[in-house]
Amino acid sequence: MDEAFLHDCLFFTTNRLGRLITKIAEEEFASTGFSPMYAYLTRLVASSPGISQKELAEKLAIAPSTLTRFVDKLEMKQMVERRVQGKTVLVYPTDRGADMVETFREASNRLQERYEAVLGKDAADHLTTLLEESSDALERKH
Amino acid sequence: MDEAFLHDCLFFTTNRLGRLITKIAEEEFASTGFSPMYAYLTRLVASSPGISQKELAEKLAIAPSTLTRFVDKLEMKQMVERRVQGKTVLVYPTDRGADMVETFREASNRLQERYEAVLGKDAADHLTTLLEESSDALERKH
DNA sequence: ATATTTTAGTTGTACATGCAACTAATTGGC
DNA sequence: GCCAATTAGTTGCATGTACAACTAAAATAT
Repeated sequence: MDEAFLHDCLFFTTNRLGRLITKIAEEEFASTGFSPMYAYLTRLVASSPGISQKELAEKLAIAPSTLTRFVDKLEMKQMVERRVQGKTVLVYPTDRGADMVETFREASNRLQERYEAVLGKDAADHLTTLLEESSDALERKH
Repeated sequence: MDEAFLHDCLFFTTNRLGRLITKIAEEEFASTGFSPMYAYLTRLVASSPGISQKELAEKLAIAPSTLTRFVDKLEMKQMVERRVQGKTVLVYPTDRGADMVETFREASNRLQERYEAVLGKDAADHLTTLLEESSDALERKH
């Protein structure tokens, strides 16, 4: 059958891997009680207390509306706090949020070990670098 | 700020590129009236009339439930037809579906040209191959 | 100083996607 | 031949994600 068009398409192959690795990531983060993106958001906030939502959305490469809802949820679970400052919203970690950072780091490490065990460390690094560079290029040259 | 953990994480970098390229793909397919995944599903059905939903889900690397809903929508728009055969469902292209295949192929080509213009043809090919191989490896060694 | 434009954030809505639980059909063991 | 186990598909629900339209604040132009 003619299905080469799928395997040759960057849209398809990227999202296929995205679905696979998201599943693995969710497994490794399950014990933390948070999804990987929430964990990463918490880590960003903890490492830059008072960071604005705009910056967070940029760093996480998600739409502002998506970020609003993520922060809503983390605030409800008392992981972060909002402080409105004019038209911007500054986000701070709570004690609970700060306490979780180490747990999240451990889950990240387990995730990394897990895919490196399958792909090999060098191949995984190489792929990650290429993905990062490609995203940067596509964002720049829109 | 300490944000290396994002750029070093295959989960994050893959999904970031996924979001970017999905947006571009949706732009290029917009004129067809269908999202890229629906177009690809139609192409698979047209190139294998009578293919089962199970096979379609496998080839598209999506969950069976997701495929059910995609086929629902394509059937409503009279792009494909279901024929139940025992416990399996065979999917056939309608005339309209078959007629759209060329339009979808053109959109795929525009998409490919567009990201190759930014990334370079060789780099895009290389990345696509790596993504494909990595997905295969992760699926096998789960 | 006021009016216009830009910027940050939120909310409503839509869609892709998956999991768990379910139904129905087939297969395999005895 | 019947019962158990497997398989294919569907449905209900939850979640991540985006866009468009909106509000409110800040910056800019006149």
